[in-house]
Amino acid sequence: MPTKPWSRGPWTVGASRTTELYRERGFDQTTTAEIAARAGVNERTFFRHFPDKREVLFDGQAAVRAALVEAVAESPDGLRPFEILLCAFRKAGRILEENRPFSEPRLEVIAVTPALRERELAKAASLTEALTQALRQRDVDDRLAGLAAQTGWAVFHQAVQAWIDDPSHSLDAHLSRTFEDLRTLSAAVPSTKACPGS
Amino acid sequence: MPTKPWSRGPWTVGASRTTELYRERGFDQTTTAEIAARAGVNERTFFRHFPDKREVLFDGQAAVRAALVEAVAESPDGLRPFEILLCAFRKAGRILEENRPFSEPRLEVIAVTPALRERELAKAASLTEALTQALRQRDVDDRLAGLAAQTGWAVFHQAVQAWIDDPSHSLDAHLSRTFEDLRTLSAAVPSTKACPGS
DNA sequence: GTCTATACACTGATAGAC
DNA sequence: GTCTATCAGTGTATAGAC
Repeated sequence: MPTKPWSRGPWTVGASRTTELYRERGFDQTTTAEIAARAGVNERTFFRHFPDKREVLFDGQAAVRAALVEAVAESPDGLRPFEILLCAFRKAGRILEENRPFSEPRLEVIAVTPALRERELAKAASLTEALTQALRQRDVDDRLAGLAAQTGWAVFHQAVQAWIDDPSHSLDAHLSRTFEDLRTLSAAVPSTKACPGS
Repeated sequence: MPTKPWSRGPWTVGASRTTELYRERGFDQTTTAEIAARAGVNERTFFRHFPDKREVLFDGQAAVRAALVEAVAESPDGLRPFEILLCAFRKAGRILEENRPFSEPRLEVIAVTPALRERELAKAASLTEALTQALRQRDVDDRLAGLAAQTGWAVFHQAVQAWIDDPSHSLDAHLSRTFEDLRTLSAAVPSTKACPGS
């Protein structure tokens, strides 16, 4: 519980109050003046802590990112790329589960606001790049690292969605099943012969 | 060659002139006043045709999107998800190859401009959603459709990157190899046992 | 399609409080 | 030296009347 409302970190007073505002009036209808007013600081001060209106909601992502990269870096030797990633995703999933009460309203606002969805996608892209680098340092082949990070992230994303829709199973269970789905999909290497008009 | 400089479409005069501007001064340093001036229209007129500065560069995407969705819709019965997608990607790839001289400067600006990369990611996300729907209508299982679209898109993206870096092989060849890579990656379903600290 | 406002996100400079 | 407030400004995007 930080004393200064805008000190950085996942769940600061300022950040959660801003989330409230976005949910009340909608992101587009919320002015930076209102944000600053509700947090009790000057408008200019707001921009000293965040580069723009959107970034407030993504402050907490740093923890997830750090957990993922660290997990990859510390994974045991000899594991295959998807095995490394599964461990990392399970670790990150634990953070999500612990902070569900805070995460849910946040995800709700993002889901209905195009500008925030754009930012979320950008964060994800940056994260998969970091994962790619981390995998390379675990001696994963250069060419495979990027593909593994991107498709692995797609699996994670899909699993989280499924977990939100159906919390009766654990996130871990959803993760395992989604990886299994991917194996099924790619088991049959697509043949090019049947394409029409080629 | 449209008569009206701002009529919509992939490679209009206005759009390519705007691309020039972004490359000369950089996206952030280019004002909407300059864009309008170079195209010989009023600033207000610019915003009548495009919702914002970024959208100019993504006007041509509609063609690729349409080609992809159409290819999925018209794919022969009995194909598996990744087979359907490979055919669609090959078709879309042909558009890329044909318009390479126009596409390259465009991709260059996007690559170095965070704001434009965000928009590109948003477009991609919308496209994979469309692919998901199209796959569902080809009787692909609901759960698998989203995963196939997202991971398939990752393969496509990866293959296009490889093709830009190494044009000595065809895009089709890169596509096949990348799908093969994915099969290798997911052949070993990740086991959870070896994760440290769980 | 144009012109004239206008709201609001965001920036730079400067100076004061702790 | 670090954090903050105030002021004045730029540029994107929108709305209304023509």
